Amino acid sequence: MDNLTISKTAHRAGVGVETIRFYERKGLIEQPLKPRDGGYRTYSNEIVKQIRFIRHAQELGFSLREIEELLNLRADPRGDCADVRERASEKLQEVERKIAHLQKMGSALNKVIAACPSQGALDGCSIIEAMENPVFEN
Amino acid sequence: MDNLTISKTAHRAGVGVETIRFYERKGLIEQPLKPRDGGYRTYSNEIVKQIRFIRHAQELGFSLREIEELLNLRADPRGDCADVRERASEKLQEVERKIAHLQKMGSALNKVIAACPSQGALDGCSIIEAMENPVFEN
DNA sequence: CTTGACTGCGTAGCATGGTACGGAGTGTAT
DNA sequence: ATACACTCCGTACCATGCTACGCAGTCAAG
Repeated sequence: MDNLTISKTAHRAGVGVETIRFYERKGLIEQPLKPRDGGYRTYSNEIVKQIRFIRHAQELGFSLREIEELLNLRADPRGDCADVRERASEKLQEVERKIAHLQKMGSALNKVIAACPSQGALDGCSIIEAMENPVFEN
Repeated sequence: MDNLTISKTAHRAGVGVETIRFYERKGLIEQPLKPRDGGYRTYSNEIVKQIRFIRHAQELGFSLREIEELLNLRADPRGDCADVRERASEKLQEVERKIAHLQKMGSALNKVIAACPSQGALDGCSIIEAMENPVFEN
């Protein structure tokens, strides 16, 4: 269970081999040493867990750079829960800002679609017209 | 009003010079011919409008690739308004999918934040724990 | 007529998150 | 023992939207 090749590790973690190498290059996971007697590197189940951590954090909206910091916190015995919580709160705010932005886009789109005659030549197309003028009234 | 240098054009359109060159390279706007008697290219006010169109369409969520298609429709005398409307509707759906996705992330974040003791060592941190396990229950 | 600002052009770099490739070495099954 | 699969490693490439750089040519003001 603990002497995995990279492809078995990848399979267990649900990613591709190249993704693991990419995370190693990025410093998100540590590359196991090569055995001194030659041969292939062996991966532990800890690495599998760490890769899963990365993917779950991504699903929460964290970037790889941010995840690297989370991993450092996680690995730090003096790490404090409040630190992690703060990052999660900031991320939540960021997510909410993105939602608000998309909602603005959505309602602007709705508006131009509603005003569209839906057929005919373009010279009277309200959507084209709208894009010729500022989209958000300021 | 119609013999603009590239920097005046950029200023009027509210973008940088390099952005204009970038749009030219991408084929979003046509690069004016160089005068046969040498000197600088001159830009028309039409180009300024076109650049504004690009920026407004971006604000509606369209990518440059999609904007290129919109510009082609707009320039096509046989272009039909219904085409444009369809693209806007698709974009609206895409925006809505993104919102839904972000909302999922937001509520997952909310959940882990709420469960967090907010202080103390990490070994009991519910946020870290959450990321060690699948984020969205399937 | 010189100085300084701007243009033109090709090319390279940034951030993000991977994916792909080529060639040499290694491991394993038959 | 030989074929085939896999590893290792560096490097290059994908999309997206710009931004920057260097060097030569050009233009306008003083």
